[in-house]
This record gives sequence, C-alpha cells and structure tokens, in this order.
Amino acid sequence: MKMKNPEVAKLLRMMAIYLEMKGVSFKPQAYEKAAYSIEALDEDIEDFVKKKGKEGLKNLPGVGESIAEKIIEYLKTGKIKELEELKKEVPVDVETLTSIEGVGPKIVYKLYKALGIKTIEDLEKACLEHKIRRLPGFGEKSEEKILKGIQFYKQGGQRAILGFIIPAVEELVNYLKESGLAKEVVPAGSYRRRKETIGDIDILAVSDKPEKLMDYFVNFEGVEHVYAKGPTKTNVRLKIGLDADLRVVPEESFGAALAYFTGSKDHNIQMRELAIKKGFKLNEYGLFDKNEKRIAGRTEEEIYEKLGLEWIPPEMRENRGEIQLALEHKLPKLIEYGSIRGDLQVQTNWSDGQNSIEEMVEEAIKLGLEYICITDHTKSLAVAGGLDEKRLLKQIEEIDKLNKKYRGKITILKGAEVNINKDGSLDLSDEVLAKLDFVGVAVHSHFNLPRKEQTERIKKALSNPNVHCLFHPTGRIINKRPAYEVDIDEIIDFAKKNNKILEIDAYPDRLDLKDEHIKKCVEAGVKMVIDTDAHSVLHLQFLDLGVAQARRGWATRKDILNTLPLKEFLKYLESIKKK
DNA sequence: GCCGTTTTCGGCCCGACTGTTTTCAGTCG
Repeated sequence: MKMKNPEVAKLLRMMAIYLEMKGVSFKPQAYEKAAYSIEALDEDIEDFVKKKGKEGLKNLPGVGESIAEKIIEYLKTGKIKELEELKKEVPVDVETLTSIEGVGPKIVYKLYKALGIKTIEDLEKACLEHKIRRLPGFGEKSEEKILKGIQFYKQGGQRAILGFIIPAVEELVNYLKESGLAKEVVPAGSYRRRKETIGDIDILAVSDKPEKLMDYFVNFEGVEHVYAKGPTKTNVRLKIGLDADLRVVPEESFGAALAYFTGSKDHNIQMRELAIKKGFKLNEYGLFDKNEKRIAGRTEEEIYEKLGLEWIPPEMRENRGEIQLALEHKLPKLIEYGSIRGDLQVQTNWSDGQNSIEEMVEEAIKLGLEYICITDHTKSLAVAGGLDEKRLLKQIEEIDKLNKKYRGKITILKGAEVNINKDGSLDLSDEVLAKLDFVGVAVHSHFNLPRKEQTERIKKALSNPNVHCLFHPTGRIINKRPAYEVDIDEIIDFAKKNNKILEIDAYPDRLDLKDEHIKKCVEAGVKMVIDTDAHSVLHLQFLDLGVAQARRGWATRKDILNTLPLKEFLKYLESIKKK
C-alpha cells in the first residue's frame, strides 16, 4: 500500500492549473494551498481520512468543504469528476506543457485553441514550423523562447543535491565578490535554508552599480543562457544544469530582500499576511507603515522584531508552525553547526571504504573530533567485503593498538554496521556484538518487503539488546532510490519504548532521517545521532550537513547524542543497555 | 474555494521582467 498524498496533491495542482487557464480568480491559489497542505501532511492521507473524516480534512489549512469532498471522492473512486470534465474540455498534457519554462496555463490554452497543441512534441513541431509566431500575442521571440524551454525540459532537470552543489555555489559567490562591484554577496533560497535538494541558486547582492554587476554576472564562464536581465533581477541557466538568480538591492533593503529571497515562498506569504494584519506592508524592499514609510529593512532581525517575532533560523522557514512559535517567543534553540563531537558511522578498507582506519582517524583529528566509531559492514553484505566474526575480532585488536597510539588525541570506538537478515535476525553473533562500543543495524537487502513485514523485521533487529542504533532508517537515496516501505511512526514509537537511537545520515544523497521524521523524533523524545557514513577521508567533512538536516527537523543539542563528550556518550549507551 | 484579534461577506502577497503592444497580460519566484 502506497501513500497517496503526492497523487492527491498533484490532482489538486491540476485543478489549479485548469482553473487558472479559464481565468478563474482566486480559486487556483486556493487549490495550490490545499495541495501544499496535503503534501506537508506527514500522515497517510487514507489513514487520516479513515480516522478523522471530512471534518479532519477541513481542519487542514487551505482545505474547506469543497476540496475535502473532492479528496474523499478521489480516495473512493480514483477520480475527481470535476477535474475529469475539465480534462475533457481541454484534453492536453498540462502537467508537462506548463513545466516548460515560460509556458503557463494561459498559453497552453491559447495554443490548444489555435493549433490543437496537446503535447510537448506537438509544441516543438509547431515551433519548428514557425506556426507560433503567427498567432496574435506571440512573435518571433516568444517562439524561440518556447523552443529553448523545450530543450531545457528535455535535458531533464532533477533538483541538485545540496551537499554536492556547495562548491559550485561558492565558486559563483566568490566570482561575484571578486568583481569589487558588490558590498554584499550572499546565497539565499533553499540553499540558505539547507534543504536537501536545491531547485536553483538564488544569490542576493548589495551594489550601487547594479547594471555593471549584472553585466559581470552574465559573463560568468559557467553561464549557458540568459533568460532575463534587468538592473535588479537577472536569471540565467548554468552549464551545470541549474538556473541561477541574482537580485540586487540597495543597502537599506538588504535584510528585507534576504528574508524575501530566502523563502520559503509559503513562509513569505505568511509573513506578509502577518504584516498586513499589523497594518504594515512587507516586500523585498522593507517593512512599510500606512504612510509608505520604511520602518525596517536593513537587517532581517529588525524585520522580525518589528513584526513581533523572534528571528527564525532559515532552516525552519517552511511554514510548519514556526511563525506561531516565534510570535510566542517559544522557538526551540536549534543544535549549532560544529557541535558534533564524534562521527559514529565510518567505513574503512576493512570493508568497502577507500581508506585505512588510521587515515580516517588522522582526518578526524584534523577536523577536531573527539571520537570516531569504525563501523564496517558485516559478512552477509558480500559485495562490500563485510566482516565476519573472526575479522571483526581482529579489527577490535587493531583498534586497541591504535587507541594507544592516539591517546590524548582522539578515541576510536569499535562498532559495526550490522546487516539485518530477511527475518529480522542479525548476521553476527551476539557474543561478538557484545564486545563492541556502538552497534548500528541496517537494511541492505530485501528492500521490497511489504510495509508491515519490513517494519516488523526492523523492530526485531532493534530489539537485540546489543543493538544501539538503526542506521539509515528508511533506506532512501535521493534521486536514485526511494525509501523502502516502512511505518516510520511505528519505528519511532518502538525506539521510544525501547531506548533505541535513530540515525541522521549526513551523507549528501542520504540525509535519512528526513526533516519531518526528525521533527517527529524530537516530539516523541527519541534520541538521534548524526554521522557521515564516510567511505573516504573526503566524506568526513559532511557532518554539518547532518546538523543542517537536524536543524530543519527542529532538533536541539539534547536530541542529538553525539554532541555529548565521549564519557557521557558512553555512559548513555551503558544506561540504555541496562533498561 | 477559503477564511476571520477589522469580516460568516469581501477580501485574498507582491514585485520584476519579457514580449507584444502603446498600457498590459503572462509567467515566475
């Protein structure tokens, strides 16, 4: 059984597009808002409706009588009648067509009416035959723009993974700084919010020579195409396949622009509505009173303050209740960057890692870590050269030796990433596991078990008294592999009752737990650890990406166990074993 | 279609850029 939340959200968005197409006012935004709500709902929509019914749906923000009924209709019949009728009226692939840059619902409608265009292939053909430029309201340029948009669409635009894109963003930011044309250059957008994937790169600058700065920007060697260029806003396509936006504002607007440009869009809308309620107007140039007088704008802090809010860390700005908490001055004090004292999942060349234990340890010392836990794979993961009991015992000896060598510099903990067998048993004996300081278990096979069986399997593995932690709890790999079917709420509940730890894997394409799972753990009081899952010395630097993920899940220092000094961390592990 | 510390009716976030028109509609974020 698969969660239907994304499907429902998609259908609501389709409703929005069709209504927009017909020129209906306000309803499209209403459907968009409801779609977002359903997407953000961290419970299976079907379970939710079974439990709480229509009234429950209507309690969701943006969902009222009419949309609630449509959702129920879809869950019952697999269809929304009104949407089916709209589709019949304009039978085109709106989803694909509107995902072409520069093509929206209105244009799709015009193209269908005038030329019968239904698909992206139809549209491409019409462009090549120069049929578009002859339509009223269109011209040569718009035809070329659409054609270009089709090419970009075909190149495919997956969202970039934050951890992998950081160097490219830094390069661009440094390039702009080196121009000497800007007083400030800062990345904003989802990059600043530290979202796990980035749709485009948003950069904000303060400059009194905006035209020159924009000229300089479009001359960046990584720029492939310029979509739009003006004195305050320029939008380009980069060769790496991502779009980049540069906004330039005067100094007195920097804070307002930073807040606006950081988003999220939904957070911004809530902020603006709050401003209106207080008799102000908020835009990217500042916070203004009734007489259009700017009362804040130079810094983000003064904007939040004038609105009666605590300053909200960018990672929390997703409109998940943070504005309400900030109004009450009850924001959690998020875990800080650099506060992880020990890496707890590290592979070496004893299994599938690139480097020796010593090399990993040396690097960890350079990074200032207090401890590092070696967790090579275990025997049933043959492709990774997993360790059997004999070799693990040998590794333990080796680590004992190294600990003598590195005394006073770092402590090496003995661990393992133990494979969970199909039936929930582990692939190493309890006798050997008992000798380890920190034991994580993980699913590395049979990803396709039914949800219930998978959940039971993991619970059984966790119930082994030698096991401390569940590694990559949902098994997803961003842009590559979806999570396996597992009831994460049940796992969290089980972890709470049995004092088990869940991992936040900081590796850029894992980041598993996801932010909303972390938030659930925080709420349930389940402890987590952050580690890198490093397979090379180069990976050890990813710890702060895990911290970013934790911050997005509203975690504080006390929620993350390896912020503890070594002694206290080990004491904690001892204490949960006894329970 | 949704929503309410101005409202159960009358509002709904706000501005930049483009292209095709001569004042603006469409798209985007």
